[in-house]
Amino acid sequence: MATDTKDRILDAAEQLFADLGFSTTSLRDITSEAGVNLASVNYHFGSKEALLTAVLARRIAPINELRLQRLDEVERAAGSMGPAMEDILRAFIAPPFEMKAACGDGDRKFVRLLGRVHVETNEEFRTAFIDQFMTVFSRFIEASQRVLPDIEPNEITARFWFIVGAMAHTMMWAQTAGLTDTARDPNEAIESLVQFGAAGLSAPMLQPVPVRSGNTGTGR
Amino acid sequence: MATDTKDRILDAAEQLFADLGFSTTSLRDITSEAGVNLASVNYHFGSKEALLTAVLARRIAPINELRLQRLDEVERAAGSMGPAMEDILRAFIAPPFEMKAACGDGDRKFVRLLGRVHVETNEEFRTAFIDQFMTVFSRFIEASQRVLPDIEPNEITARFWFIVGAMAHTMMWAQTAGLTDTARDPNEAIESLVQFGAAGLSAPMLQPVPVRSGNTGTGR
DNA sequence: GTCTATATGCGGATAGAC
DNA sequence: GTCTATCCGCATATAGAC
Repeated sequence: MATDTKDRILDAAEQLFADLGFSTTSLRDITSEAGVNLASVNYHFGSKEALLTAVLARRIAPINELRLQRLDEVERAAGSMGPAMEDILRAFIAPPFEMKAACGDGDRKFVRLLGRVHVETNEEFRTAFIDQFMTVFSRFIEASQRVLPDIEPNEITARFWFIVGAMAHTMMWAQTAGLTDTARDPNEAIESLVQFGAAGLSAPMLQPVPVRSGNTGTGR
Repeated sequence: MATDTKDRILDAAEQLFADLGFSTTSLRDITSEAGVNLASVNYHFGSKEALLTAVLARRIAPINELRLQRLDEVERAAGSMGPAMEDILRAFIAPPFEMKAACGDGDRKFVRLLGRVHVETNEEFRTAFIDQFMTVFSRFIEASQRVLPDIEPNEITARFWFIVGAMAHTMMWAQTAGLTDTARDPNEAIESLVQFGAAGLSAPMLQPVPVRSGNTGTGR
């Protein structure tokens, strides 16, 4: 547990935002959980929204840096023949799941907050978060396009977006009892996502088929 | 536009909950949008939470019924040789996207609310929603297991959960400019998800590999 | 059924003593 | 830097006239 006030607030806010969401969590919740005075939040951070930004910034920058660094490694190691789609995906997916190991004592609660952020549409979250995410996202789209030249670029973007959704959903619900295997090894979750995503991204393009019940036009 | 108070409230609440989220939207927002009196919400529904339940109930039951009905059709049409995975998935994915057509004048805003509900962890949402969803979910897992006997049951569940996440994410962001192709034909989105999901679900099982940067153990 | 007026509480934020 | 006390607005919900 952190010892100084600022970190105690950050830790408590991270946990509560992850569990309850941003607007549902009050500053009083946070300060009582952290064992600090109510006024200290505004003293140290200025506002509730600024606190959220600080909570996110503490974790997100390292994650995105790690993603880009791993992507570089993967591409360099593969040389001219190009990397495997699985390795590109692993560079994208693994870092947030590895937060705990990567950040020392980083609370794994943050993983759920990250899942939540991927899904919140509030203006506050967007400005604090989406911009830098899109930079990383674009880099991975480019890398995927080189590996999958037969898939239309728009389709790759759509499919990669599906993977982001699957990842966010997994992080959101990973610790909810009764819905998923809570005791599951994080590495297994990563590998499942990687295999699933690589197969989905590589699926051959089809001619559009009419969408109606009972349709069997896709064949198999 | 609905003419009587109760429906006007439901429509406005549906739209605002979808755009802003449940806790962020006030009853004042809803009544002023609906052009009705503030007190009428409590008169007709009893509380804000009960209003949310009513908003969800109006759409969810038909969607889940349609899903199960289509799954039955697909399995019956396929006979003893079993249906294609794509057709099972389409039975699951298409109904929420088709809300507008299926419910007459149903507001397509609900699709975003549905995406949000899949992701909200609040107690209110869960009790109102998760239970009946899990029933449908289980039915589709069973059908998938019959089609994919080589994939471990736990893995099928995990992968189908990925698809739910991809679907929810897509619905959430479908109308957000700048992130996805907003003008995209819903049928195309459905087909992309179906092809992506079928390929991902069918991916062969691999031996676990150590997860580290630069890992190329997946081969290709 | 619909309105006005209001009860009651919690929210974020701040002033000012220490 | 930390605390107490408080401002002030907005939230849900309800009482009671019409």
